[in-house]
Amino acid sequence: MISQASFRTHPSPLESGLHLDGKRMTPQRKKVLSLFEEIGSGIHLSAEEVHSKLTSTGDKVSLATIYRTLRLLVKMTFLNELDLSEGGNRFELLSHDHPDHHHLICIRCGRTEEFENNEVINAGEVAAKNFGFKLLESSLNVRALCPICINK
Amino acid sequence: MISQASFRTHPSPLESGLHLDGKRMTPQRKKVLSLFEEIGSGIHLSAEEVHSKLTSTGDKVSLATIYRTLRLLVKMTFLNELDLSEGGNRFELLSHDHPDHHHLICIRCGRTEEFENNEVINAGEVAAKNFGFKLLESSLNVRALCPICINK
DNA sequence: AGCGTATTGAGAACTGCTTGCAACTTGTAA
DNA sequence: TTACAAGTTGCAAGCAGTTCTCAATACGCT
Repeated sequence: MISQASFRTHPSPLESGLHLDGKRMTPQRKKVLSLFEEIGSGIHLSAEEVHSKLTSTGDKVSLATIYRTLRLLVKMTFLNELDLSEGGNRFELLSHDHPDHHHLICIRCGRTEEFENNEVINAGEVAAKNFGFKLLESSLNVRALCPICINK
Repeated sequence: MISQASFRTHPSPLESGLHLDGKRMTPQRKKVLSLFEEIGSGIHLSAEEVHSKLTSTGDKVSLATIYRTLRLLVKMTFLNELDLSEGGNRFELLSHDHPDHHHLICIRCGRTEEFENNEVINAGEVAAKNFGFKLLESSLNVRALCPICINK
């Protein structure tokens, strides 16, 4: 039998983060985070999409667990939650080297593009400071029509 | 009997806007818009809040009509729709002298403050142009903790 | 290995919002 | 004025996304 403990593997950031808090590493949690790591940062999935991507590869995870896990991963700052309205929130891998990024959304077909702009980030920081708020996250959502949808 | 037509009142912008499009002026529509005009621009209400404010003063309007009317008023650019997530969208009077404004929201107690920043607006315009999108609206939402909620 | 407790799965429940339809209004044209 | 077509309302049912309940299961500490 191969023992997990026979050679000490580095605990992943997810695992150690969980343990710090009395929480546990589970296959479900690992799978959800891996999925986001595989597709890379900058791509957003809805809870439903995460669920169907995982179950389509034979894994069995319940939708309720997906929701719970997504919430957890957001709180642990592994994921970023976007609310582009129109049918559910979306989640993406939070890459800590990029700062917040912003979204350009076609309200008709849902196509979204990302961009970054330091002045926007800065504006959020200044506003928070002026009102004595502690900034958590800022998101600029630009609602627009993409080239294809303009003529519909 | 006092006749409505005995002296010609100026049709309101709402009324003429409606008529341009074959739509009709109804007491419900008037009440919803008046409510927003009374409380002034910069204050956001959820559909539920609009409903309870109207019904609490004795008026009878169904929630479904509130939703339909809010959507209509947004399309007619009398109102602005904000999606600050966390339990429903909110609406506010759109004052056309202000351009888009941005929101600083306490995610714990819901307190929201507004601010304006032309660079943010500009960033949205530039991004839309770069991707060939037609800009409709941009909104910067800064999620934060207000001074009171920071220590909770 | 054993045990306390966190976590999962399944489905019911909830929330915010939309829709279908019959009854009712509005605006217009006679 | 009146009459009538078309827009609008209210109600209740429906829907999508998300959360909750609780019994069964699995982590991980000792």
